[in-house]
Amino acid sequence: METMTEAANTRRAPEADDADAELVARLRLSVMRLARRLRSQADDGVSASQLSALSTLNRCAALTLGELSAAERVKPPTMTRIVAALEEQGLVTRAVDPTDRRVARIALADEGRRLIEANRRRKDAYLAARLAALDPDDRTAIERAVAALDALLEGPA
Amino acid sequence: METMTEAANTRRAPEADDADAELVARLRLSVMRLARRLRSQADDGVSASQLSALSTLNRCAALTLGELSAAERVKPPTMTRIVAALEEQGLVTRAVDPTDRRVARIALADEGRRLIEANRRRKDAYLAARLAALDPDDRTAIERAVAALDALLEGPA
DNA sequence: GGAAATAGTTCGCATTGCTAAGGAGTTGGA
DNA sequence: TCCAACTCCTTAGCAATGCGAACTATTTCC
Repeated sequence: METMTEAANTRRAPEADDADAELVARLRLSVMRLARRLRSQADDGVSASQLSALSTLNRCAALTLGELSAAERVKPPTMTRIVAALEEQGLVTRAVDPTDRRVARIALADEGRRLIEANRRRKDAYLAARLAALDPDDRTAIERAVAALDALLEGPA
Repeated sequence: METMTEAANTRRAPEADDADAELVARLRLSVMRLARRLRSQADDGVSASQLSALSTLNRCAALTLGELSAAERVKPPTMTRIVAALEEQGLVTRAVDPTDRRVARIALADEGRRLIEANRRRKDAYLAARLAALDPDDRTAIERAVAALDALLEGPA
């Protein structure tokens, strides 16, 4: 990742800064709205945060609670609660790490894997359908943007 | 990262659905994380929702409370609270519409305009700098994606 | 053995969004 | 004219989500 940030930024023409600010404002608006919608779509008994954690576990196999909270960019107390809810529903399992009994290893339970599968057909259908309905260029842009957004968040707080 | 998903997708082959589901999952993760970060960056005394509303007012001139809540995709009670907070800080003004005294016309106050300006330099600097540091292609992708995300949310609930 | 560090947890708080119910103003028809 | 239905907004109460501070349990280091 280029760290010539300031240089590039200050060298920009004045209207480029405005464009940046404008883009940031619109990005915030869109992201916040989409996040709201995603959060409000908890139909299965799993909330958006819970589902997000499940997805991450699905991608990354077993993680410690700390790793999971880092991956989701959430503080440990928050992840503790999310995992507790998931465990209560039998969607994940917890195991004390034998080599270091402080750490909790979280893994996707079969039930959780099943729920993710089901979600791919039910809940996400709404967004997936809309995604599919988009201009292919827009869709590609979103695909790329997802990676770009991740890069955006890569750094410090 | 370049999978040939778009071709497969327009055809809606079986594995395209999986790709959609995967994209949706990653989109959700990224969006939720970014939203969290945005929300946590309330340094001025204005929260992310409040700032978002201000930005919208800045773009759209005076709006009724209902229009504003529709624009932000938020229910009226929520917008009532946001506007109340903004008004208390002197960032927006409310006026009863003379032709229909039920409606509240919300407008950006000078103070609010000033805050948005200040924000372009201070608070958004973090995101703007990161945006500027991105690969130009990624940056373009984000620009396009913002529009695409809006389209995504255009429709019904 | 005991101090310091690390991983999670518990607790209390703030924010944010919603639904349900109510108040004020407007409109359309008997 | 008058009142019932509608619209716009507000109030009140609830639930989800995230955080920091303080605590426990465990490990590490001297």
